[in-house]
Amino acid sequence: MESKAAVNMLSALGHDGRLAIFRLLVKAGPVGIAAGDIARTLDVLPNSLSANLNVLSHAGLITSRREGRSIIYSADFGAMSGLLGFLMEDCCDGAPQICAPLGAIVARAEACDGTCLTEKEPA
Amino acid sequence: MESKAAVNMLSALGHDGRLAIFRLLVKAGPVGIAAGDIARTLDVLPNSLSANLNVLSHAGLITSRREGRSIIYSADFGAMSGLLGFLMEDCCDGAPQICAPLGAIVARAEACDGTCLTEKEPA
DNA sequence: CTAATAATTCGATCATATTGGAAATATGGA
DNA sequence: TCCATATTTCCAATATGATCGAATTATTAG
Repeated sequence: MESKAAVNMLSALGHDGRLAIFRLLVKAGPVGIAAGDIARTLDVLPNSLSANLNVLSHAGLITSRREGRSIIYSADFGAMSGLLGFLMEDCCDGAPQICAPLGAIVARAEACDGTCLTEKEPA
Repeated sequence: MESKAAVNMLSALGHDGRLAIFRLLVKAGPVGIAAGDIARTLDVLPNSLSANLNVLSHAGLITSRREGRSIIYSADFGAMSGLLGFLMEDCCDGAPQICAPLGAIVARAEACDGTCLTEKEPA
């Protein structure tokens, strides 16, 4: 990931409303959410939402697809992954042992691979 | 981590110069770098640097300590860790298997514990 | 074709952030 | 004390971003 791309993503996420949108989409997963539903859930004006979705989209953090009259937005997990990787890149250069705590964070994500799949299903 | 704190960190990092500063400090580790050295390394005006260091500091991403005439800045790895955790929080809610790729990122951080120490320089 | 719904684009105003020069503060040495 | 170094603060000009109402495009149904 290039620095410029990372800056775009970070500044896109560095906004109250956009971070809320993104986290909602991350939570929703690849299924995504229609713009109108996002607007209702977060209680924001449709034009403001549209502007913010555009910023997130332009930063590469989300994707969209039309489905009937609605436009469905989804988080781009690959981009998110790239951003996290960029942020901890070179973290070990000076003192590798500092990175250990960061591993715990990753462990939570890895846990999703097994734990969440089996225990999450609400039938 | 509260959403407001995350927004502050992300918007602080969503800036060309500040991201460069932060990554330099992450690379440097807990030893830190003096403000003047950062300015020389990144070739920025001391007052601009000072303003940006203040933003990063206020966001909780870096800490500082005086050492003689210099002020040494260091990345706050705990805060960084908290931010990464916040970003992937609830990621599994909709589709746990999506989180798997994120695990690879963490794996790199964990690898630092052993690998980086022994074969750091790629020549 | 017309009406209704979904979402975006336009345009103006307002607020906030960035920049760089100059001055001020803090520390260490002669 | 006086000077040099290191960093920060102050200030004004400029640029960028956010917000909201109103108009516009796209899609589906009648």
